[in-house]
Amino acid sequence: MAQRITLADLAEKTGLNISTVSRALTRPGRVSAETRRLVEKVAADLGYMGNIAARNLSRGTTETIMVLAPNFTGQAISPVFTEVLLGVCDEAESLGLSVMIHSHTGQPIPTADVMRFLHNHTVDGILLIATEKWDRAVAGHKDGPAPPVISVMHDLTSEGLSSVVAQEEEGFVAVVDHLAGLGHRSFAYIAGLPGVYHEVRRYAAVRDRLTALGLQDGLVPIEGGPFDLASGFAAAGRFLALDQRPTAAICCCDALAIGFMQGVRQAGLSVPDDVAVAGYDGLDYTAFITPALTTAVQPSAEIGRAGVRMLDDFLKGRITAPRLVSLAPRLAVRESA
Amino acid sequence: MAQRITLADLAEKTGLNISTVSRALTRPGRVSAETRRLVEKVAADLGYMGNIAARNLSRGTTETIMVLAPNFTGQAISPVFTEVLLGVCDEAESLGLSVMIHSHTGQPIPTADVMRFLHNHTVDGILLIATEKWDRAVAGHKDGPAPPVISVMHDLTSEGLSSVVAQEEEGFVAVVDHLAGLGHRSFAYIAGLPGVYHEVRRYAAVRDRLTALGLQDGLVPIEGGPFDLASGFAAAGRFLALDQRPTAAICCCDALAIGFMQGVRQAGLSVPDDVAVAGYDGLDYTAFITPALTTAVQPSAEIGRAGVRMLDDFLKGRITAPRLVSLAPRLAVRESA
DNA sequence: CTGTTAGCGCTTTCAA
DNA sequence: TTGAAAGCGCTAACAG
Repeated sequence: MAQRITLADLAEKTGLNISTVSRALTRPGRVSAETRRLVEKVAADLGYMGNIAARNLSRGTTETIMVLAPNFTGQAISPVFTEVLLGVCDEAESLGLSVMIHSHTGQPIPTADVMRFLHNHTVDGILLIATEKWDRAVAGHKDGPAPPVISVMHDLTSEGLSSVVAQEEEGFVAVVDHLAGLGHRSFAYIAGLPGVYHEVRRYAAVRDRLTALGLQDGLVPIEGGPFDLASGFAAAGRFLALDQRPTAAICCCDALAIGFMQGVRQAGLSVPDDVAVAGYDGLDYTAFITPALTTAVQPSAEIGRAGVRMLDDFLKGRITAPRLVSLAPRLAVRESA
Repeated sequence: MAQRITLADLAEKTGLNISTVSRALTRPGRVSAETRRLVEKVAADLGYMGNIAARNLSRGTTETIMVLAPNFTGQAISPVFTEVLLGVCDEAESLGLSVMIHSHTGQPIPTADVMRFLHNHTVDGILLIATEKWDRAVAGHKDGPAPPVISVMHDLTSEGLSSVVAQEEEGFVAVVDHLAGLGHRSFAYIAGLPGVYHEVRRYAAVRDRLTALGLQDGLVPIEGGPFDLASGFAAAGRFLALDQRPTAAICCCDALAIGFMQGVRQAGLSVPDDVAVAGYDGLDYTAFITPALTTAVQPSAEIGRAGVRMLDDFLKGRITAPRLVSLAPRLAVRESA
């Protein structure tokens, strides 16, 4: 699309200097009321729209942030990510920021790759979604101030990156307490991808809580896999093969839980009578399956919003030291447990 | 993030002219091998990364496309959108395009708002997702060539906009034929939002096919609502209140189908014995609910990819006349019907 | 193959 | 309050 009307055109048409026109449009308070009106009228008449690229170059800013997610491409996308994205777009719009979205195949994302988007002025700041690693040495802030990069759904404050996360531990504590309160004494734990941040922390939370309740002997970890339905389904097979099956199953995430339920029910077990099942995430459709899934609901959209707000605070220089924001999930007790 | 290394720095360091350095980096074939190596080495040493904003301004291009979706913010997001987005990001990356994402509250999106992103050089082209309207007069291509805007999931070729869509009619024909083949003679149609493109076309497809089969008298339209779970659940109430309930329910989309199933099963009906249920979309989790949903699976990611390819063709001038690409869904027969 | 020279369109001192 | 002028960093003719 050819762009024709420039500030120069407006300057010519109004007989004003180009810099005056620019001022009239960007800080109306710094020109006379008359000038402002004139410029605005002519701009409207000519359909002036400006050139963002030129403004970006001149100002050295882009008013754009990037959402950078690993593995976004080429595999089933997590609905959690979608919800976070929704919050991000929402908040960005209200702050006047544009959002660019980029996926990186493979986890972790090299820090240098992330920094490049900042250095080459593609965007002003970056939101890392569930990214496993950050190398502050590579990013060049061993001691200095952190770059405008925020980690979302993953606590990277140990590497100096501000983060906003869900209080996953509390979510799993609530799940364990609920199941224990129901009288369960043996618990399968359907694991996510081995070694991955969320898997490690969630398992630890379950184990620690069971230990605190003196129920640690009842814990039976079961291999799951990627955070998807198929892995949960496969885990059900392992569960069914157990000599002594636990009466409850705590799943690392909702997708695993749904796949798992499908698997055990297909084998003739009843949920929750033969095995109670609980998940974590709070995907909206978990309320509309049969049986409805008991799960800890994360405030995913709010996490996205908070991330954008924090990033904006960084960009505007309102904050400079890394900080951690963590939002509480809420247990939704439904039919499955 | 301050950027320090510029082409001027490289020019100084190498003793070459800045334009030679630029050339060495952007069209290595047009400089001597020696020069190229020298420049590359110095660039690497200094950690040169370029300035995208400057390049954009100079080239008059952004190498960025925008995904513009209505109602993306503030309501439950459609998993279909997510899948399309996945395809978009995938294809864009392989074409070297960045993708910006933007939501517009309210449908339809005014054509002028869309055009502004092009005129002000925010992006080079736009992918409209399921947008209801386009006004070629406002866009300024009553007769001339169309702007680099592609409509996805919504046929807007009548307004001169290239579009890529699913063959929804064929999907619903397959659903109807399948149910009829099962012996059903009475069909509830659970509607989407009244008047909306997808709702109108899908209902028409169902009605026409039933008519072709001489089964039109068995069609009972039931009010649904927005394309979400809750609306389907509510529709189940209306279905249950019917004097004579059809033996099959064709739902305008999967979300409605799942909510509907939940509703009728909660009332004690069995699916598919008391009522067979079929959806449309092919959301991945429909295979993992109980009973697994029979549905027409759209190639959503592929639709996103095709949209990006088409947009790229426009941008590169490979095509100029509007065209329509439509991809066939495939019926997934599962337990619910 | 390389250097010179204009810009791209806007912002922003610095004077007037 | 307005104008003049100098860039932002890169690209792209056009010469040489």
